[in-house]
Amino acid sequence: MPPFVPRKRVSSEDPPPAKRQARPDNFQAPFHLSDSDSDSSLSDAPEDLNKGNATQASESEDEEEDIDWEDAIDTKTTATTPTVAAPELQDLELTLDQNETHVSDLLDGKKGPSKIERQIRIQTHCMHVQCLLFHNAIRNAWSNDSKVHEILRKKLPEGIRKEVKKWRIASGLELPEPKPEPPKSKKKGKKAQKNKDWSDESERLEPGQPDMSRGDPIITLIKVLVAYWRKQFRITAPGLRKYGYRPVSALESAITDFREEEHDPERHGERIASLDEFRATAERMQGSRDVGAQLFTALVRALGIEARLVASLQPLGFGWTKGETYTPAPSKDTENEEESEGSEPETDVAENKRPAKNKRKQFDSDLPFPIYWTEVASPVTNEIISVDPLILSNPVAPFGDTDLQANFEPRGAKAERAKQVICYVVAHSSDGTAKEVTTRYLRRRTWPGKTKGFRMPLEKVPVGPRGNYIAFDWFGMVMRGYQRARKSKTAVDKLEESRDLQPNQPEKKRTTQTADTLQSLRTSTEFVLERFLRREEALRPGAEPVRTFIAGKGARAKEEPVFRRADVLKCLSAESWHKEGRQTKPGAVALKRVPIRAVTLIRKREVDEMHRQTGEKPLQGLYSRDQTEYIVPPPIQDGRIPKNEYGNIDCFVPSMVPAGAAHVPLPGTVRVCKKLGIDYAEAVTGFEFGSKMAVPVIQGVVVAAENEGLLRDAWKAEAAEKRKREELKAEKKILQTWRKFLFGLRIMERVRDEYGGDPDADRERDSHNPFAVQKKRKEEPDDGDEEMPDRESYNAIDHGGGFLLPGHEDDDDGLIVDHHDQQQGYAGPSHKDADHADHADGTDDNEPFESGCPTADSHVSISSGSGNEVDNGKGEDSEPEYVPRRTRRTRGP
DNA sequence: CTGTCTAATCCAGCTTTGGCAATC
DNA sequence: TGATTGCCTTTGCTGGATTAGACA
Repeated sequence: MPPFVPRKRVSSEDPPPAKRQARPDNFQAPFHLSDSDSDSSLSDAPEDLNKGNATQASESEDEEEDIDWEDAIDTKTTATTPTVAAPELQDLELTLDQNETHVSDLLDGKKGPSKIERQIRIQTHCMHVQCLLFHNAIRNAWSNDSKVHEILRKKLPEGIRKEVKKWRIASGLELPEPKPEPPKSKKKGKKAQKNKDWSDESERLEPGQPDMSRGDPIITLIKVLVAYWRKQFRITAPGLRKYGYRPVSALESAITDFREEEHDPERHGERIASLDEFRATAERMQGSRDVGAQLFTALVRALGIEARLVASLQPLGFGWTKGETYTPAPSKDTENEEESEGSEPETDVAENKRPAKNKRKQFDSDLPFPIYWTEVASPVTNEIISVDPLILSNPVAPFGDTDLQANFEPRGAKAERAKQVICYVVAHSSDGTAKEVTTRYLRRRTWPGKTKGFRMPLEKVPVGPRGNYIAFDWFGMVMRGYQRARKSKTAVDKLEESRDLQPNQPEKKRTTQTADTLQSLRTSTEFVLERFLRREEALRPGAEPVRTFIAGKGARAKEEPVFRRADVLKCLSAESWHKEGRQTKPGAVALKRVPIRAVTLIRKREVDEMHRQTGEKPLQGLYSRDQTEYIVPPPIQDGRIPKNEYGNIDCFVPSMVPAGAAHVPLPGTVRVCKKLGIDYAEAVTGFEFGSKMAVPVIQGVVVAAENEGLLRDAWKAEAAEKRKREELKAEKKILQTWRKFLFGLRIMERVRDEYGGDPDADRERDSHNPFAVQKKRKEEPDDGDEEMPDRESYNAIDHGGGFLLPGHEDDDDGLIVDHHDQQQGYAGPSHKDADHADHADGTDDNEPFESGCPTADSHVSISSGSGNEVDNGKGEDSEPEYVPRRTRRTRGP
């Protein structure tokens, strides 16, 4: 069962397109990043985004990504969204009242969330994720702003500038200056000096080479920058965080408060409304820890280093865990959580109004992990280095260092309390594109890891006839709007995608060696406990347990034998075997006895009666395949077909047709047999269930083999005759319709003659006369041409004389329907069963799949797909696909 | 942190031979 | 008048899979 379905899809619908990787060359990044655009304010940004989207939308076909983030902005587009328009997604009418049931109420009442509540959370989650993505894209664009860069660059003290220079030289990005500089490391200085002594040729080459003797020089620089940033940047506002779902009343008051009160960062969150304000925060070097990370990214970019703004989204979830339940943000003195709990955050605002003395760790000090950080790409190695400028004690995680990278993954009780999660980690590049980098930060890079329960899981979308699924990745689809085109992938992309972003396969636990647990045994494919056997499973007689397992502890400990899965047999009731053409061998003892499942009224009554008499639930035996054998009916004698108590013969599989008999699965054969006076029995090929009844499905008859040819010939003759009758009838009907039409026209003509009026005026009037308009429309198939068909020239059969006759399109005899996938599977004799091929050799073709149309030569072109086209086109001799008939019980003659 | 147990939901699959009225 | 056809309804229960949460 796919537990979380983001958007219901009709199963018949095509799976989401997997393409849309390649983007045209003129792809527009979601927004402008050019320096010239640096004056744009926030209000411009969405516009730019929408522009970008419009381009995308026109580029992509009508694909699912319409539900990208733009839907969150422009509701008009939703109408065109195919997924949203899926039939199952109807408007939900929600009545939310103040005393709305809250999560805790649900849990107290021991009632899980309903399907609709789940859907609401899923939709909320999806929307929130997209909003956050969009928000981050904007912040990323701001972090790319040249004025911000300038501000940050100007603030750099001399020491840092020198470090930058040192790095540039060490990375081979810049030639060392001829004279050794004092702040340079001795080594570099020496090297530079040395170079002077070298030949001209080597002098040119060597300085351009990076010096990797101490690892990537950029790491040193980053560490310096982080130290600088931690010293300089002051956290003066709360950042983003996950609060959980609030009761509607609380939500309402929070929204009202947000709208009507003067903006207070501590109550309403930090607000940076425009790029100008962002520049101001850069100038002041203060803001939330999130903005700190964004500005740090800007700083790194300002130094000419490729840097990505990474965001670990903290969206509202879709589950019902504690993590999704609203708890107010703890007050700044984190210790007093109780105090602030239940009260609105505003209560503790006043006392903390003034800037605190301890500069950092004041806001969000309960959040042990960053949600924004920076990924720096080394220009030398193309490796990505993760940098957290403010929070973590190990701020720099080099490429490939799984342990240090996993430090970014929220875990532990503190993170849980603060509702910090990892589900989607997205890195925004300076060119406006973004990519998902969650894998890098997962412990052991193993999915789903801690994302489980917080990230939309892959949705199984059925494809093909049955049992085939493809995985639909909702987030992947959302990210397609941000991703860099495949062909513009950089060396950095390629390197990380082949290494850091390659997920590890979760190692499979070998149950053979590790100690048994109830769970491991339950899921094991190798071993099984007797209590885990399914209803229709039984142990092979004489199966020996391979070991014992002790379940429970102490006094409740219980020893249970562990069996091999290989010793488990699939069992069926005698009736079920019968349906497969098998019967229990004489003397077979049921391997298992299970309660009877009665479906039909009659069986139910029987079971109830037995239950009343014995006081126990009646059981039925289940047998394994080994305990059964093919039902081999005795050969027929003297052309007489044996019949069961209902007067028909069971033909669930070909082998059930007795030797010397043949199954003719054609409709109406009963009448033909009667006419011919040959013995027959209606063939029951399966059952249909409905209205507490099992109704046999009858497909033709079983007759003696020697009568088969006779029957088929007679049937064909009869079918031809029937077809002819129908054609005549159709012709008659068509003529009648024409006649009526002609009369109508004549009447109209006469009315016009008698009551006058020129035709143009009539037409004028008609345009206001709905009846006339309607009539005109009806005439349109004839092009409104007044010319009457010639009685001789029109061909009633080919064109229906211009009229569609009732029954024309649903003519059973004419329509070829593919019934290959029908429940019964067996639609006629075949040579499938090698054991009993001799029983089936009375027929040499697969009648049910023959195509062709007895009535119409022109309008049916649907082929059965059987490939048997012997009679195709002739019409006269073809046998139609047999539509099995549900029938009532008919006592034998 | 892992495992066990319980409760709940959802879904797939098993189920095995009517009755009455209208029409031919 | 008897035979044939059409319509009714679209089961309904059970067990398995899965999830979540409490608790050890």
